[in-house]
Amino acid sequence: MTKNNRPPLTQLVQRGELMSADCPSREILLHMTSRWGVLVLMVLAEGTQRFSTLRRKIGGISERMLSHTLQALEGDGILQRVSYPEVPPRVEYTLTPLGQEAAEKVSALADWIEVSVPRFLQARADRVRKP
Amino acid sequence: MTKNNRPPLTQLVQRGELMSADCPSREILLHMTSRWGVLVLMVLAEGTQRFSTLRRKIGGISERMLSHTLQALEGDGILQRVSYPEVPPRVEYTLTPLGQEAAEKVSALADWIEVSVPRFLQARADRVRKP
DNA sequence: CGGTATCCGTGCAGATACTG
DNA sequence: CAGTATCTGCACGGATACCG
Repeated sequence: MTKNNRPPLTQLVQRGELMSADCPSREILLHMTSRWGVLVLMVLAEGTQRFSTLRRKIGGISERMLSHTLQALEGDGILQRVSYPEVPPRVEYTLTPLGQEAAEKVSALADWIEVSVPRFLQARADRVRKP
Repeated sequence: MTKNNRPPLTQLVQRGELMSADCPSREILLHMTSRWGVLVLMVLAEGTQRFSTLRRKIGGISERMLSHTLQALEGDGILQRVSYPEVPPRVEYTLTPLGQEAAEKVSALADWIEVSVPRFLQARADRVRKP
């Protein structure tokens, strides 16, 4: 379309082989764009954080969902969990290099949506006025 | 982090006001990154398509989910539905300018994941070998 | 502090059948 | 051709309680 070089996905889309159930990319995309995954990525982009810090910065998330989200992202190699054998316990979460790239990509998408919200609302209003 | 200029979202994340339930951006992100939303965007990026064409190019999608996905994206102003009063019926779907931008952003994310799959798999393998 | 276990309600997605 | 209607299951997420 606006780009002259074909993106790899386009080829696969045309052959109906993109993002099939057997491809891990679907699962990774799911984790990265999940309700809390986006927020975890953006908060961790600020730097290493503890569990309770993450919980405080991400308003409204339960311990369960934070734990699950962190496990999913750790499983994808997006972040690293480091547990220190101390009392009281301390656990720190850090983005891997892969995770830092992931955070950039997700931020790019989320930022675009954020700044485009007025246009989305305008489009909605136009459809109401002249359907 | 790697960028020097603060993205708008970062500010909001720190104040816990990002992507709250009342913000339409969450819903738009959901539609754009949903299982079928991604594929619809990428197929429509090729140009205007009919319902049955979309169904054929996106392997495995049911009529119900294609219909629902198209309605959601139309509701966001991402695509336009044009119905021609003929027999047999003909309906065409076209990305709006907003939708074309959306498709580019989603492609950028999806392409990155796609080309990064080997690195994701490598990260997984490393954790298995040295947990 | 940093979690896990369990229960449970809601909503999304699939299958199937029918329609203008 | 281009959908809608209905049923249904099961995964996702919230609340609660408990543990190292």
